[in-house]
Amino acid sequence: MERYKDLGLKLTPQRLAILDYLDGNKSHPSAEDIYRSISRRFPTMSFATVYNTLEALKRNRWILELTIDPARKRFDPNTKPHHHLICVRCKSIVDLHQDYRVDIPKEKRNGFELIGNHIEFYGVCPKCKTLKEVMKMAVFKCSKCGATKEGRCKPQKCPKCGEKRTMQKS
Amino acid sequence: MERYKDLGLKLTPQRLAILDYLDGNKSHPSAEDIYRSISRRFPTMSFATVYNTLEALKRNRWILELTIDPARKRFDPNTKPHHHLICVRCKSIVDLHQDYRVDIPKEKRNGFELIGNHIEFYGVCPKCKTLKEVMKMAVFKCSKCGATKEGRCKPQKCPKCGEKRTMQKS
DNA sequence: TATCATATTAGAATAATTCTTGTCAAGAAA
DNA sequence: TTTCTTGACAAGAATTATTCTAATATGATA
Repeated sequence: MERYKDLGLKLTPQRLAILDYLDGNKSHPSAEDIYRSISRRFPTMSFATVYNTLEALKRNRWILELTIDPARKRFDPNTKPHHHLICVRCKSIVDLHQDYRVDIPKEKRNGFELIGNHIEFYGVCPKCKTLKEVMKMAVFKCSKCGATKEGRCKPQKCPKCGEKRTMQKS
Repeated sequence: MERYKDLGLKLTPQRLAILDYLDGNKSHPSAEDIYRSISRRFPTMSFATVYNTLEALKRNRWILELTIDPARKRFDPNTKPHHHLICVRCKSIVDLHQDYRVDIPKEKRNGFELIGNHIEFYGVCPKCKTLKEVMKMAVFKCSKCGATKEGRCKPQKCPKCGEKRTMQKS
C-alpha cells in the first residue's frame, strides 16, 4: 500500500487493518471499538497491539487523541484543525469544519504562547433528541441563578441555588 | 456555614474542607490534589470520600468535571460559562473569561440541538516557555504538509509526510 | 538469504476510579 | 433535647482502561 509509505513505522497486517478501519472514519472510535471490529478478521490480534499502534500513530501525528470522553480514549484520524459537535447524552462526536476567529486579547493570555485552539459545541444529537421527545423531557431554567435541569416535571426548587418556584421551561 | 445552606447535600466536616479547598481555586485540581491537601488536616479521610463528594457536587452542578487531562479527572469550581488556556507541556489549565460569538451555520449543525460551547486554547504557559528557551528548543514546520515538530535540530525529513528538506523554523 | 531492529502476543501489572458494607453522624422530626 | 432516619465515612476490595513484560515473530534492509 503505497499510501502508507510515509508512515514512519513498520507496516504489519495488523497495522494495515487499523489504518483501513480509521481511514475516513468519523465516529472517533475508542481502542475497544477498533479492537472489536478488527479482531473478527484477526482473531489472534492483541489488545496491546491496538493500543501500541494507536500510540505510535499519535506520536507520528497520523491521528489525534481526543479526551472528550472521560470513560475512554477516543481517536480522530482527521488531523487537520477542526472542531467538534458533542452529544451530551450518547457522547457521539461529529466533526465540524468551520473557521472561527477566536483571538485572545493580549492582556488575557496570561503569558501563554498560543499554538492553536479547539471548540467543542455541546448539544443533543438528532437521535437523542428524538428519544428525548419520545420521553417528553424538557429543560427548565432557574430565573434566579440560571442553572438548568432536565426532567419530566417542573422542579419546585432550583437544584443549584435552592430558591423555590424559580424554574421556568427553557 | 450559611453559604452552603443550599448545597442540597449533607454538610459534613470533610465536605466543608473540600468546599473550602475548591472555593476560589483556579488550578483545576484532580481528586488526588484535593486528597493530598486535605488529608493533612483530616488524616482519616478516605479517597472514596473525596471521589464521592466530587461526584455529588458535580451532580448538583456546584462544580464542573473537566476531561482535558487524559490521565485524571480535573474539577472546576467555576461553573459559569468560560474558556480555558491549556499548556501542552505541564497540562496546567487557566480560566479565560472572554465572550466569543461562535455560531454554526444551520446546514453544519448535523441536526444537533445546541446547548453551549467551550473553547480550548492550546499553547505553552510562561513557566514552560522559560524552560523551553533554556533548553533551546524550536518548532519546525513542514512547508509541504504543515505538520510541526519540536526539537533542538532541524529534522531532515518531515515526520508526517516524509518529504525531505521541507522543515522550516516556525 | 541473512540479519537486525521493531512488532506481536497473551497475559500480568498498573493506577485512576468506583464499589462494598458495617458503622457513624448530620439533620429532621417529635 | 432526644430520637430516628437516611445519607456519609472509612478502609479497603474490586473494576477496568491502559500500559508493561519478555519470549517469539517478522518487516525491512543489506
